[in-house]
Amino acid sequence: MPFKEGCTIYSQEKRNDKYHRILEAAIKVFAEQGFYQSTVSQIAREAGVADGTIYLYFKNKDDILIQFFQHKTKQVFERFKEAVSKGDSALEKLRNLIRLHLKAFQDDRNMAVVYQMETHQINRSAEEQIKAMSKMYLDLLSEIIDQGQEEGSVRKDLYLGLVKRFMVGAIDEVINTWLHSKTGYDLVSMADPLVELLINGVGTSRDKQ
Amino acid sequence: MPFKEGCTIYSQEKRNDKYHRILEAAIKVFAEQGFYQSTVSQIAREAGVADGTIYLYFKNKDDILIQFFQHKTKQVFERFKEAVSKGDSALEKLRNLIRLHLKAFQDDRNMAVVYQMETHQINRSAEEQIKAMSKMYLDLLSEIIDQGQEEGSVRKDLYLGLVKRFMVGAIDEVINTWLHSKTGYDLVSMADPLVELLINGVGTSRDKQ
Amino acid sequence: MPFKEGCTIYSQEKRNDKYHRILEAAIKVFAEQGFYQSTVSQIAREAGVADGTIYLYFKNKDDILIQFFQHKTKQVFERFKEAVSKGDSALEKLRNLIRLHLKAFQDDRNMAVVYQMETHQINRSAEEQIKAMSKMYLDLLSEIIDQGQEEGSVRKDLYLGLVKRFMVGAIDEVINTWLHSKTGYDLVSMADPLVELLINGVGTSRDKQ
Amino acid sequence: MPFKEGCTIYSQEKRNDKYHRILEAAIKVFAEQGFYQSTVSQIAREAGVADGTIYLYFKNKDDILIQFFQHKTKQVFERFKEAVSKGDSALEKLRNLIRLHLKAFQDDRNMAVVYQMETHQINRSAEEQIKAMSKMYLDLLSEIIDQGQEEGSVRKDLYLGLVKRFMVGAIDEVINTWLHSKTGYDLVSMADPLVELLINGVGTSRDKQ
DNA sequence: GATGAATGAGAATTCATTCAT
DNA sequence: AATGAATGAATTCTCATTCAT
Repeated sequence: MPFKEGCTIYSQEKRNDKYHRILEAAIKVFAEQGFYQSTVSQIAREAGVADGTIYLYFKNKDDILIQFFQHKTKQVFERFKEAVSKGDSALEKLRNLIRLHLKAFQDDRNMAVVYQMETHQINRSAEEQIKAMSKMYLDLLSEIIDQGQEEGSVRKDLYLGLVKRFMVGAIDEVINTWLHSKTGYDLVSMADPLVELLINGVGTSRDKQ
Repeated sequence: MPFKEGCTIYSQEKRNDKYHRILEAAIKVFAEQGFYQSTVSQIAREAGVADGTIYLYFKNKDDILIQFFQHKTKQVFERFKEAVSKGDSALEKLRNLIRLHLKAFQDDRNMAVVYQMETHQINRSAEEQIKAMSKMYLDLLSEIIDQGQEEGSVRKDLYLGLVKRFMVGAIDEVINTWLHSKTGYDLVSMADPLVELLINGVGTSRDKQ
Repeated sequence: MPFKEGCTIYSQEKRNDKYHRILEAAIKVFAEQGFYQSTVSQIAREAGVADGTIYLYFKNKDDILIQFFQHKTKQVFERFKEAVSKGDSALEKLRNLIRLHLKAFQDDRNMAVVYQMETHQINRSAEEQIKAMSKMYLDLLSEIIDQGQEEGSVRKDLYLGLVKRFMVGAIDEVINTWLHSKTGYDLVSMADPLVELLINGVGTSRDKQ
Repeated sequence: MPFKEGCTIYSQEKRNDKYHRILEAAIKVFAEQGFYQSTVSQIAREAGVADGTIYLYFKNKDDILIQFFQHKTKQVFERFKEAVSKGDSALEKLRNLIRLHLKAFQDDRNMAVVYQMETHQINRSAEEQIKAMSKMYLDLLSEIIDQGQEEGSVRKDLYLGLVKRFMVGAIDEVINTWLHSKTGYDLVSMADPLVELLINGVGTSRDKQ
């Protein structure tokens, strides 16, 4: 439609603005109550819009979750990619990844809660998007492990599928514990000790069993 | 109610029977659809009882989940305790624990699904019970790590809270991946490689960073 | 389930009862407000049941209309069939049909209204059922005309499809006018003059144009 | 508004144009989906205007239907009047009327659908307008019958109210059948046989019963 | 005049829970 | 104890209408 450019940008921005306001509100409400216990009305109230407005920006309630993974989470994961690329050694890359991961999740607790909750559901409406995110993360780990093996800093006798899960799980649980704890300790400070554990394990001897 | 030792009289047994039938049916339905998407009617149909009958054995829908953690899961975890006690060294104990954990969850997939789903929720109705289970598991790990440190097989420079999460998370994620995979590979075969990773980490050198 | 027979019959009857109560209530409400302007709540209130109860007997709002044509209307049309079979000559059959038709619709005004309204809609949810009713009626007319032609009381130079429509339309409109009139004149008294018109037309001469 | 004769100034024409575009679009959408299943947005999209624009030309959704009968249908009926006046004998007048009626409805199927649907509703928002149309049509028939009776071509022993309904109904149903048929046969070709039926009836003998 | 984003009342439908039998 | 019909609160979503731009 024949709008002046400045106008278009303006209305685009406004539109964008409301989209994000609703998305953030939804994430907050989901984080507080869980997806199924949250109502569209609560999200609308939190976002300061009418119930019907939600449906101008999202197809339905499920779609909000889908957009969360498709846009918001994706953005964060893109930053993970970047952080990894900035490391030189595999170790550095891993450390960058985990530091940023913990930092990003600490900085946006609502996102963290929703991410952790939904990725552990079955029958997920955002299945596809979650699978994509998961793959992206696992690919980052693959890259790091590969490089580590080339460098000689990572063992070659590893079952890669398992190793990646082992890492993902450890990181996830550290976040999960932080989310469920009352005391708001510093999550990021867990990054280096965690990396160290992933690299060296808990044992004293290198003898393979 | 279902664990009274002397409950051998007829009506008790029958009662017991129906209680378990409903509980198992519920777990199956929850595993297939998730807690909030499951209806009491579906559970009743699966259990072969009337809707109203459910309320003779459970206070409400939430209570079914609570009982799941309070009775069913607890039973399984008691077996974990036993398995740990049967090991001599810390390593053996850890291996026993993880082997049994993976085996128990592989043998009862529905239980596994519900357990994994619900422990990652917030606003959980079974919060208290889950916390108790979690504590029980972490205590087992504490015991193992303590012994390992005494034996000298486990490093002493560890932040215990983190180490336990690191272990729990790794185990959980291995299970989670199995649950989400289409191919029904053997979960138990992951036990030993996983233990090895937990002990030795992925790195080649023992030099602490 | 093991009920005594008397019991089953009783509960069946009660069930049946409520089904019919809701159906009649719905027809009344539809007749007063039209299908789309009627709400399920209004129907429930009229039937003296809770909103949710409707859904124990009908799949959804559309289904009420479908059942109306599938059961209620069908019953009436079966009586038409009977009335026709009781006539000897074609003329008598036609007269029986139209008399009963007008009588049945006069006796159940709500049914008449809903029938007339819905059969003239497009995109009808009860399309299939309406088609079936329509066919049943047209078949009755076919039978009558056939017999009349054999008897020699009905002209042989007729386009049957048109003739049937001509009859149906005339009958329908007589009913329609009665429905829209304020004065509650006797609809049945229109039957014989209408039959006479259908047979003889409005013209004075038999000369074909 | 759309019928001011001198409305040739630019803005008037443009206005006129948009009014008709919306009206035609609405009729199309109503014909496809029925009045209550059509949304204002659909009409706007079909007309190529914004939702809000509709309300510059019509008071509300109901008003579109009212205008349809008040303007569009009326125009067509005026042409019926004209056609009738061009006939000499009653028979010719009737034939002219029915020929044009079928032709006009065949030429504008959407109009035909909406007309047939809405005239058979109760609780019609366009009640008043439909009544006026109906009266206009019945008056035409009255005129024809009167003349026919004077000429001697129409029987004098007729209940006029009934005769008119009989005619209207027959015509309506012929149109209705055409509308619901898949095969697009020629509706106009039904005109003469229909007139013949109305005049002579289906019977072989003139003996009054 | 024209737009279309925003509104919010209102509708259909679901489902945990109760309770008369 | 067992049943399952009935309830009605609660939820999602739609859409006619308005109004600031």
